Amino acid sequence: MAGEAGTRMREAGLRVTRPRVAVIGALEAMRGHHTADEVHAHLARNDVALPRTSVYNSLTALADAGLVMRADVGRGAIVYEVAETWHHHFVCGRCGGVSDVPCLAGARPCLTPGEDVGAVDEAQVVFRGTCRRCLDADGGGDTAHEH
Amino acid sequence: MAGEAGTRMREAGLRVTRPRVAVIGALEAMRGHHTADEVHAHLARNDVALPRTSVYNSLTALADAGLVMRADVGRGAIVYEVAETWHHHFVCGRCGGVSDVPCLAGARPCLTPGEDVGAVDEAQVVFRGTCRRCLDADGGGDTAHEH
DNA sequence: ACTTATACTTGGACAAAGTACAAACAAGCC
DNA sequence: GGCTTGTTTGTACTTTGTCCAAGTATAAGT
Ligand SMILES: [Mn+2]
Ligand SMILES: [Mn+2]
Ligand SMILES: [Zn+2]
Ligand SMILES: [Zn+2]
Repeated sequence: MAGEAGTRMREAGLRVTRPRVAVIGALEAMRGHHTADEVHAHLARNDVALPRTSVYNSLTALADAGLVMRADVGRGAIVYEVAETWHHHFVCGRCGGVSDVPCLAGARPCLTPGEDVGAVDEAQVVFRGTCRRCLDADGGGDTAHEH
Repeated sequence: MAGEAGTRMREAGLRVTRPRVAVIGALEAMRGHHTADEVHAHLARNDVALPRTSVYNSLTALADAGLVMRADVGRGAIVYEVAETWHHHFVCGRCGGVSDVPCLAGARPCLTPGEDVGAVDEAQVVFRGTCRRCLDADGGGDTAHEH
């Protein structure tokens, strides 16, 4: 189980290094969407001392190789997660929560532009609005909640 | 023509202020997709001295009011443009160029998530890949071009 | 196992992008 | 004109991410 990620790295042409194994392990342990610095903090909490730069390097390499999913949801920082299936995201403008939205098609890219713009690798959809919890909170109270 | 933008601001419940008029004027003059700092630089070049903060404030207000379009294409900074019709974007991973992609539907939101996530205001699609010019350049040379 | 090429890491400095805040200002309304 | 309140403005600051050069360790070759 520990070597399973290593195998996928090697298959992707990546060297299996301590930072990369630690980073992908952290993402698996945390579940959900996390920024580079959140991953860094999680590792620090668990006594894995990695330079901030190395976390950024690892996340970039892993995302480029397709081992983790990178999503820019416009929340400021890019969020990463372990890649199971290709999907999209919904961002709540009230509380900032990010939730998954199943992809309409199964393959990537799941949409194609009408015009010819070149070669399309992927199409990421970001839905924006107010999440169910914030809508419900509006009925009762007015306070924003934490996810 | 100068007061036209002012009217739309008032209609949107915004006060018509010098920074906002200058910023929307700059976006109209520049055409295309531009970052907050690019707008700031353009104004400075045209002897309109605005604090950087004010450009950020104005762009945020104008975008929230729907007078300009805000697009996070993951290029680092958010880009703004004068809003004519709702559309999506294609980003070239080679040269960083951003081009418009006509929206599939006409209205906003143009897509709906399968699941119930709450109230969806908009759905922005970001296509990523290699633009036609970079593809063509690949055949002849190897160098990246400017847009 | 020993050697080697080079991908990767590491630390530190740096740059870009955006936010916080409080005092001064001015747009809109009477 | 005078008032109220949304905005501006200057400054400082944070957050997010990149660059670089020297050291390290992975994987391949022998
Ligand atoms: Mn996700
Ligand atoms: Mn556009
Ligand atoms: Zn919410
Ligand atoms: Zn291009």
